[in-house]
Amino acid sequence: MPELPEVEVVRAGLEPVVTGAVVTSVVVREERSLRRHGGPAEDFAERLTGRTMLPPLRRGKFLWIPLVPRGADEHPDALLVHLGMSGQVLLRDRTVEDRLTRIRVDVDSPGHGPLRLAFVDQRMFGSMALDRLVPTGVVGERVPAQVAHIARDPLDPRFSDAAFLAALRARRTGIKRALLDQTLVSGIGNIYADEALWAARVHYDEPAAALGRVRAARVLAEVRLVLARALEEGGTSFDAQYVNVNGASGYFSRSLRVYGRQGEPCPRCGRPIVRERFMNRGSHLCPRCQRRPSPLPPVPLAEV
DNA sequence: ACACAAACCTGCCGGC
DNA sequence: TGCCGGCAGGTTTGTG
Repeated sequence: MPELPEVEVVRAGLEPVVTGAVVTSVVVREERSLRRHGGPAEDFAERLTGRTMLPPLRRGKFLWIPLVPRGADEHPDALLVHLGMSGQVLLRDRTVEDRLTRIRVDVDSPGHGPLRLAFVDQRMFGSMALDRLVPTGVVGERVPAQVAHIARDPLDPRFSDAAFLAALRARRTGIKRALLDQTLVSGIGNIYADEALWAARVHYDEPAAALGRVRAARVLAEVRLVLARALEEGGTSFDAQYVNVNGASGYFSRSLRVYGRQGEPCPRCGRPIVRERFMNRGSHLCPRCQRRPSPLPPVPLAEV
């Protein structure tokens, strides 16, 4: 369940259950699901067993559970999770078993007793890892080392609109590329990029720097709006692949305006939505509301 | 800086 | 029925 709202649904679902929970046993059934872990499965299991979990945190599509350090001088670390395209974190009774469970982390939860945190991942693009926490520059704030290069997301209170808009103006690339660049702004994936651009009436290939302040701000506002609305609806689920920690689907697919709706009328003007190939994936847009930008004029020779 | 392709994977769907 | 190409919400890495 990949984009920000879906990952946040998982984080929020884990919080009341795993906070204060103690890891009693770890079973790695698929070593490839530890791609992000810097070491063998035995290392992962040994270092995680016996640890106590702190409230889960998230940045963009990365989720992590900080762990209480074993000793005062030990480097703080966290159980890092990225869901990739098809990953799930499910809270289950320990008796439940299925073949797509790649990693099992059994915990004793202070409020919920013995439980299993199951990392389920059909395609194995996601992974877990133990990662050390590094300072961000904000006093008292740390993130996993693998998250250090990821920008804050638009729902982060410390996200700077002004800095993001300035960075957009400096970008010599199209707006959708910029929105999907997790080092510029995180949490946005293919669905919500298409939805926000439709809402802002901006074509995906419009040069980011040429948007102008008003339209750029509009894009950011629509991004924030669609992420927040999707979160309220429990995220976007097209099938049983994208679910919360209890295995339940979100309802935002009903609210999608363009994603996956090629051929259907634009909710605003009635023209059929089209799907185009862009960045090796589908881009959905209304060809009337989102006009393709005219090519940039050639740079005069005198300026070269 | 930026664009692009490939790599990492499984499963489903439509067409033949 | 079976096979095959195309499709899927992500990130990283290497090349140009």
